[in-house]
Amino acid sequence: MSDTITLKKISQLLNISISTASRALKDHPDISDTTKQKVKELAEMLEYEPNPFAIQLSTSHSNIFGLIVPEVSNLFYTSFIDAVEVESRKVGYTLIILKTDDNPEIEATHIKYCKKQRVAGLFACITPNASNFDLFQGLNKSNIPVIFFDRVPDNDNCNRVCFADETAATIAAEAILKKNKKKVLAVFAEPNMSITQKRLKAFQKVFQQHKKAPKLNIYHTNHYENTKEIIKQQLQNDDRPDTIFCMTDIILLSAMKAIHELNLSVPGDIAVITISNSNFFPTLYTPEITYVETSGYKLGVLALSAMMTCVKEDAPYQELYVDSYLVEGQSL
Amino acid sequence: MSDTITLKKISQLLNISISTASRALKDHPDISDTTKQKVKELAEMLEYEPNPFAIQLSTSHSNIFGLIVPEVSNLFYTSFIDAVEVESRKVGYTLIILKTDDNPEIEATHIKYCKKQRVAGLFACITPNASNFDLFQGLNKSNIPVIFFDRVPDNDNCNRVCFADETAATIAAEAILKKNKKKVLAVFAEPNMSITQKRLKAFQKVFQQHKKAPKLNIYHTNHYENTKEIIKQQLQNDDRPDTIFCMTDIILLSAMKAIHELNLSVPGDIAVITISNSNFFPTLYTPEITYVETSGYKLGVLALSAMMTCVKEDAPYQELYVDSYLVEGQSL
DNA sequence: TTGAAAGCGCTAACAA
DNA sequence: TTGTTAGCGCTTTCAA
Repeated sequence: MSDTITLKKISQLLNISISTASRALKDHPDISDTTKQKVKELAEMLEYEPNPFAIQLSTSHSNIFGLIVPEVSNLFYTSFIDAVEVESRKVGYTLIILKTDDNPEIEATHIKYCKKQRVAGLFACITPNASNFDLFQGLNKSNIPVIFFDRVPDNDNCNRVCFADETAATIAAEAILKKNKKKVLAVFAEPNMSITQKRLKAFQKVFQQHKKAPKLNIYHTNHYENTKEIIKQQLQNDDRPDTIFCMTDIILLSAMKAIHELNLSVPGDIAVITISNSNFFPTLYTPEITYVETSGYKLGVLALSAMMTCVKEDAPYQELYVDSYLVEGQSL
Repeated sequence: MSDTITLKKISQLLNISISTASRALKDHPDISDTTKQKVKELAEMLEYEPNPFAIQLSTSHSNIFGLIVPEVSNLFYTSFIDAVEVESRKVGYTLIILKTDDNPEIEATHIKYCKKQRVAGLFACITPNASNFDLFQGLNKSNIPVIFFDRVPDNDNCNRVCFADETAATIAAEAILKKNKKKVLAVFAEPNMSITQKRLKAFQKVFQQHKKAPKLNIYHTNHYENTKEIIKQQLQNDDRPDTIFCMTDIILLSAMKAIHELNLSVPGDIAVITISNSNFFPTLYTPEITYVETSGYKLGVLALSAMMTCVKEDAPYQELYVDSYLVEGQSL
């Protein structure tokens, strides 16, 4: 392309060397002010844009972050992506987004891909049956920092940002206790995920420490349809629960569908509380659902700041938490 | 990095020249099968990964597409992104996703950024008050093809993929007519958007051409809360509609909220039909909502295929459409 | 304060 | 069938 402006062209026009031009453009102290001025002016005029590939090749340092995520059609992940994207651009990085569909094989492909692309860093939410921790660790060896978010490995030697899951579950449990309920149905996600375990444990603990705690029924679920049916069944018992706790938005959707199909009223027949990643789903219903918010956006901001410390210096492994808080609807 | 495997290293180990190694790896016909084998085996063993920056620098051809989108926390755009991402990877490209928040200034920044990054092509959904068409055209001059999607310029000299909006509205209207309804409330989005105008026109046309068409009330809306209130008011009339048509998912959500708050049953008290970008929202309710699907995913697939023809050859400007179809729930 | 030159890892025209 | 060479656009060390 004869129409691309390069350092070479600029230096020829100005009758100086390429390296001088290069230095001038980045305010190198060695260069005289007059030269700097000349170069900068011409560059401006010609709309010079440094070729990022050349920079990356010679510095062997890219300005691309990888982001591995289970899905992109999910408000939680999109708000996380949103945050990371915005914050990354602020510091001059761009994002490549890879989606796993929770398939460990696809995840493995993505990890390799990021390595191949020499990304400057990687954000990852691992698949539930993650067999790829070694691959992730391999990146660390290539000097590619990895920040795990949301679903993180159960392992100490890695960077993790997640919700204070104990807190979210604790807040929800305490909110329920305050209302003097008799029988609670608590629906959690897959039992083998660490997030589930933490939330479950914290939730149970609150109930155990309370003297007159309501009766507690716990269910685990992993499939949308299945969830609705389980809940429906529970709600049809003679001895049916008066309160339902949902660990996630998706579970909430199933629960509400079950409730509607049985024509139960909220909170009269059944009270509802959920942990949610945004106000979107809880406010979809009438009355609006009481929820503990765990914001994907905040998590994203935190993840990026963790990444930047990794990129800048040789930091020890970090474990960071985002707090959550109760938002009251009229469903409890 | 002494631990990065390069062509140079491979060739040294094998005592051949770099170019021979390079050719062997890409099955160049000039190279003997024995050499090819040797090189490939060693490359495999060493887990050689070609450096993409070097390739891009020497071929001056990147494998990155840019994607400019109003927001990422929106199921329509995410399913579009989803499709483009998956399809792109299949053909060896990656995506950089840029979000405008419908702000023309941010859009301008993004366009420049894509140019600077030398993307191989750009997908763009323009901001409503787009003043940046010239900037987009500038990319064409740099040999960067642009595919506009969803919200596209009113201009002939550009590539466009969008929905056959007339069709979607027509299908919905015809579905309503079939059911012999008496009074229809049709809720459309902002009247100044071209998509609204097209859908409205098509919708009305069907009603006008039908002899015994139901009475038709049309409303425009642009704010969530506002929408719910308008609908609620309509549904409380003595002469209340027996059918409600929603132009978008967001309108559907408001409508359903209104219906629930008034304790009306679907379709007994009020029948519901919507145009929707995915099955997500229509299936959230019981009974499931009948909808005309305009799939973001399909649009993405189409956009990528349009892009690939642009990338491969000097194609004339294309204008492509995705069809829509009726998905029957039990709400009509 | 500036320039020359080597090198990042790869491609491709040309030579052998 | 293979090797040599120049070059992509930039950074950076060393020398002037």
